[in-house]
This record gives sequence, C-alpha cells and structure tokens, in this order.
Amino acid sequence: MTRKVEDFAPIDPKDVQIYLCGPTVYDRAHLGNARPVVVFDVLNRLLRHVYGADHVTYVRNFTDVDDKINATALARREAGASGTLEELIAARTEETIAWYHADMDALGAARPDHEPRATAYIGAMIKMIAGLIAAGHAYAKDGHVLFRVRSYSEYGRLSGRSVDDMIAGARVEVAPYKEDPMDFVLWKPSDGELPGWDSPWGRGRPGWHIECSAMSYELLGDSFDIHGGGIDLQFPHHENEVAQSCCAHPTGEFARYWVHNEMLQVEGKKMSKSLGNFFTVRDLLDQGVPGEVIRFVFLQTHYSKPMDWTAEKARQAEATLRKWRALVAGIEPAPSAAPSVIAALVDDVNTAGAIAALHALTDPAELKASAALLGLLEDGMGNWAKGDDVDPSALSALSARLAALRATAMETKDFAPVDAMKQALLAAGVEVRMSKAGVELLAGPGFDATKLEGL
RNA sequence: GGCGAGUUGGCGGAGUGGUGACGCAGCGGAUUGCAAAUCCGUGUACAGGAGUUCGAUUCUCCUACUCGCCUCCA
Repeated sequence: MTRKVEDFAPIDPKDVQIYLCGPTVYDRAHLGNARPVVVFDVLNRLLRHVYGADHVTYVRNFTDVDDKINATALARREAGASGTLEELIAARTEETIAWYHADMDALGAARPDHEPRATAYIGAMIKMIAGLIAAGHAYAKDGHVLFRVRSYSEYGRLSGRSVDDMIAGARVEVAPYKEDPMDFVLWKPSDGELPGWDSPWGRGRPGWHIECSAMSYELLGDSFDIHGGGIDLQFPHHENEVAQSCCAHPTGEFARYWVHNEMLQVEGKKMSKSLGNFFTVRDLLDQGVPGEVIRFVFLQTHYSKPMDWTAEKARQAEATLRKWRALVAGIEPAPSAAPSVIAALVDDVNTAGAIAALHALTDPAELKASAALLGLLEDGMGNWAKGDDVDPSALSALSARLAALRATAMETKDFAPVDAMKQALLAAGVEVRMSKAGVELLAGPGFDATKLEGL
C-alpha cells in the first residue's frame, strides 16, 4: 500500500494468503494474460519454500459474469446454436476455463488452491453491497447501486491519485444515476436478454469490482497478505476493491501487500489487435514454442518492468534450456536450492537475478533444484527438448553409415560423399558431430524426420 | 491535461558509491579432412547536463527520449 518495495511479514506464517485477479473467461488467454500467472506461480513456489508447502493458500478467481461473455453467447444463439442463453453462457465459460487450464498448465503454472467463480458468489456480493448501503458508503438509484467514492477518504492511495486530479482529467462516465462522476457501479440492472439475479434492487448483475472483494472475503477473510494482477488493474479495479472492502469490513485491512506486474509488449510494441501482433498462449504453443521457453522468457524480465516478447528471446531461451536440460539429464536434484538463487527471489521476486545466479552454478544437481523454484527444468516439462519423436535406431544406423563413408574417405581423400550426407543430415535438422572417437548424430531444434527418408 | 514506469556494451540482462557479472552473437586460437560440438582467450557499456562526494553507472535535481495507465483490458 505504500507504493514502495517493502519487507514482507505475513499475518500468519502458518497460513500465508495470496489472491490473484484471474481471467474473464470469454476467450483464449492472450500472452499478456499469462504474465501475472507465471509471476504468481513463482511467488507461490517461493512462499511455499519459505513457509512450508502446507502453509500457503493461493486463490485465483474466474470472472464469469461479464458482458463480453454475454455477447459471445448472444452471437452464438443468433448463429443458430440451441439452448437457453444461460446454457450458452455456461458452455462458453466452461470451454474457456478448460482452455485456460490447459494453457497455464503448459506454462508449468501450478493450479491455485481455490478457483472461485463469480457466479457462485452472487449472494455474498449482494450481502456486501447491502452492508455498504446500510453504512452510508453506497446508494441505490434506478436499479443501480453505486459506491460513494467521497465517503472513503483513502480513495486513491493505492494508485497514487487524488479524486480531484481524476476529476480534472474528466474522462469519467457521467450518468444521471450518479451522485458524483467518480462513483462506480456495484450493481446494475439486467434486461431480459441478459443474465441476472434477484436482488433487493431488482433483477440485475454485479459490477465488475465487487466480485474480488466478495470472494476474497469469503475465502480469505477481511485481511490477507498479498493481492496481485496486472498494473492496469491497479486503477480503477483494485482501488475500488480496496474502497469497497475496507468500508464493508472496517476492522480489516483487505490486502496488505500488492504485486502488480507491468505490461507485455511484442517486438517493442504494445500487443494489440490493430497492430496485428496480438496472439494467444495457444498460438505460440501451436507454433512449437514450448511452454517452458515462454516461461523462461517471462522470467528474464522483472515483473515490475515492461516485458518485451521477441522471437529472438525465445530462440535464446530455448538454446539455454536445451543446454541446461542436457546438463541435468538423469541427475537427482540437490536437497535444496542454491542460496544465491533464493537470495535473488527473496528480493522482490527478482527472477531475472535468479536466472543470472543459475548461470553461475556449476553443480548440475544444484542447478536442477534451484531451477525448480522458478518452475524450470522440471521433469514433466522437458519432453520438447528430448526430440523423443525420433527413432533412435534410425539415427544410429545413419551414423554407422556416415562413419563407414568417412573411414573410406580417410583412405581415398575424397570427402565429397561424406559432405553430401552431412549436408542432408544438417538439412533435416540433425546435429552432426565427427571426431576421432567416431560419429555422433543428435536431433536438433529444427529436426524433421521426414527429410531423413531416402538417406 | 493528470499519474506512473523505464533508459547499462551488437542483442538480452545482473549488480554496485571506489579493482566494469553473466548469457547469446562476434572476433582470435586449440581441435577437426572440412565443419559442428567442446575448450581457451577477447570487448575502456552504464541516455545527456548539473550537483553531493576524495571518488558515481550506482545518491539528488533538471533535460531528452521510450513506454504505460487515466475507458474493456493482465
């Protein structure tokens, strides 16, 4: 809350509680959506390392009340899909959640302990809103309920703004039902075409901000340790959460520490559909970029700095991971991570510093144990680096032939046949190593088995 | 207009008030039939200006530039 890096001290070391704002489940997660997930995954691993695996509670919500979901469902119905609107919405959210899980799993991000859905907490939200009205922090008007921003003197503290400055910016929505232009919606009416729930203010649906306040309260209580998300959520989303929660539960502190990650760029530019550089995690995975590589690229940049996704970084990350994977293959991890790596992570989750420390390690067992804190070099994620779609006998047969050719060439001094075969192997993405000891063939990054046919 | 983040060698990036990490690429050498891989060696980088200091890339201020938020957005 101080907008500075602070030493972390949990409320209860036996139960450290962290909450990450999860996705609105209307479509595939884009690359930027994955950044806070990876950041929190490392934070989660670190906290479990420090406080014990059973002493951390990680909550990440699914926002499944949203007009974009409604719009998708409506579009599907108009396209002839059968079922009620509610069923179509449910189908869309279920589908998106399954995608999300698959994509984040591919990045090696452990699932949170709780993944609450907004639709399951409508009652809690209504209760909270009613409490805010009773306390004078909110008011109902024309089927809407609005939070009275001027009733919370601390408003703007989290994001470093003042209400008056923001009014001066004059970009806030003016609506007849608002007492003050800064007031924001807690509840809004739904017409027959939109999902809605009965409430004391009529049939409607919650505003976006209230869900995290209600769910974190139900699952973690009125005070918890760390809350996070993208920096773009800092205002207004998180500022509003703070206001709601602190006014609804005056004895609590809501979140005591905040972790906001900076935005993601692609090749130096903001990722946007209009620039044509917009892509999802699944797009990258489908292109053959391993999840572990994506993760490594993310962790090379500190979470508080803008991160630039480039093809060159992905290439370098892949090369580094291949090297390390070869180093730790078949090695049992050391009992604990290297102190240098832990020290980096403990310093404001300095993942880039941790990777730097990883480069300095010489003991493979220690490298493996240390990388695990970052979710790297883990056994379940390494299949991409093995080239396991290669038939080893095919390569060994080829290497025997190449060795024979070479032996002949040594005699005749005519190396043309050897070079021809070598070129063909290189073209197929095979790494060719010839030394006095013999010939060794390895499937390289761009290995293509079909090109081996005819050799 | 308001608020904020950033600017380190060809690229990525760590870190520090005082002997200039590390990775990739490059270059030189060893090795090799040639390569690859490997090994050895190699680079007077800290946006600009002013200030504090014995000394600043590291602290303070100013300027420039880049980026983001203020509206759905991670």
